Amino acid sequence: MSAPSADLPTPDTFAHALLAWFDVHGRKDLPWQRNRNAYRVWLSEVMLQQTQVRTVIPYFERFVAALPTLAGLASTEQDRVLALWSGLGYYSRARNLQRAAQICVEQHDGDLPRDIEALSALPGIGRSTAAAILAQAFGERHAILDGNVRRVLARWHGVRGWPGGSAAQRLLWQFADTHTPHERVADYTQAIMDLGATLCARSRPQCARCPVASGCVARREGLTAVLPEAKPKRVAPTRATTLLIVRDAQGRVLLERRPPTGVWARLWSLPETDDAASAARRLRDHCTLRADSCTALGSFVHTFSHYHLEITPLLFDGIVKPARVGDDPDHGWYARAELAALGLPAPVRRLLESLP
DNA sequence: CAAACGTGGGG
DNA sequence: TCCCCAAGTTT
Repeated sequence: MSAPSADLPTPDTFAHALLAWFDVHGRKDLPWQRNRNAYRVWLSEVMLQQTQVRTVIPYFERFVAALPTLAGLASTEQDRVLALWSGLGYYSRARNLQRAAQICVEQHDGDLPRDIEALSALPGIGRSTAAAILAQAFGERHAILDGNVRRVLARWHGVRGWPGGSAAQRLLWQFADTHTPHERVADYTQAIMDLGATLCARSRPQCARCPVASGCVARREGLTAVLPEAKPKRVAPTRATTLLIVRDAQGRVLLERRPPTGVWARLWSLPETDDAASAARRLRDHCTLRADSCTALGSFVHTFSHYHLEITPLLFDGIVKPARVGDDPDHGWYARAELAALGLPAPVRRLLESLP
């Protein structure tokens, strides 16, 4: 005999409708949904930060194949982690991921903490990622608020203003929590993201197929094209830089580890310079740059999210290494075949692979 | 709170 | 070609 309905918690019709839709149309066979464990869920959530599912899938598969456990991630070389992340972008995610793994080994018995506070204290795990991990891996009830959920809730509740603003954020987190059911939290969390990724897309939402269209404020008021409101735009400056391609007689290229802060931090890259003279000084233990062996390759513009970088590659060929080569861990000569194992920025990898 | 942090895809 | 921005976090 079930309890009287008056004693049951009020079912949230939003969650109920969404879960019914999820059972038919939701995504249930993504790589991190198979063999589900906290490590795989964590890795996927971090890779998916500001990155689309389609992009993440091959990186996720490669990463878990190489480093299938948290302990393995904690104990491997940072260069290996960066190499596995190479091309995915936002490389602080990779460095934070490994730091967090090491903290788990040292302070949490080798596992991710189940506590939301301890979890979100780990580097690279913020409020939403911590909630997603606990919901997906353990079925714990925590609200998430990523780009998909933000769009769905901004429309459904008719939240005006840019959803990234603090007032809208506070409201959206509150709505997100209110809708999160006490049962089937993992499925619900996946469901609302799937809705945002498919039907409630940024452009041309398919409201006719939406399971929660009847209660949607944006739908009712014709605001689906307006909400969520756009982020205030700012001008993206253009900067210029020169990258040196220094090759020895065997065609190996001199690479340099980038500084620990700034763009492409700690990745291997071509020596970057403002003027050739200072570059020659910086590299003098590894090679001698001769102006008469220099060829200017075609400049190109690499677009970052917040600025444009005009890159001018300068090719120095036939460089003979000096007899004395120090054990500089931040410089090295690499053959083409060795590039795959390096953490290289995407445009640098492209440039090196296109070299004659 | 604003800026920094990558890359690729879609309109 | 250009603009927007995607399963955000850190400083």
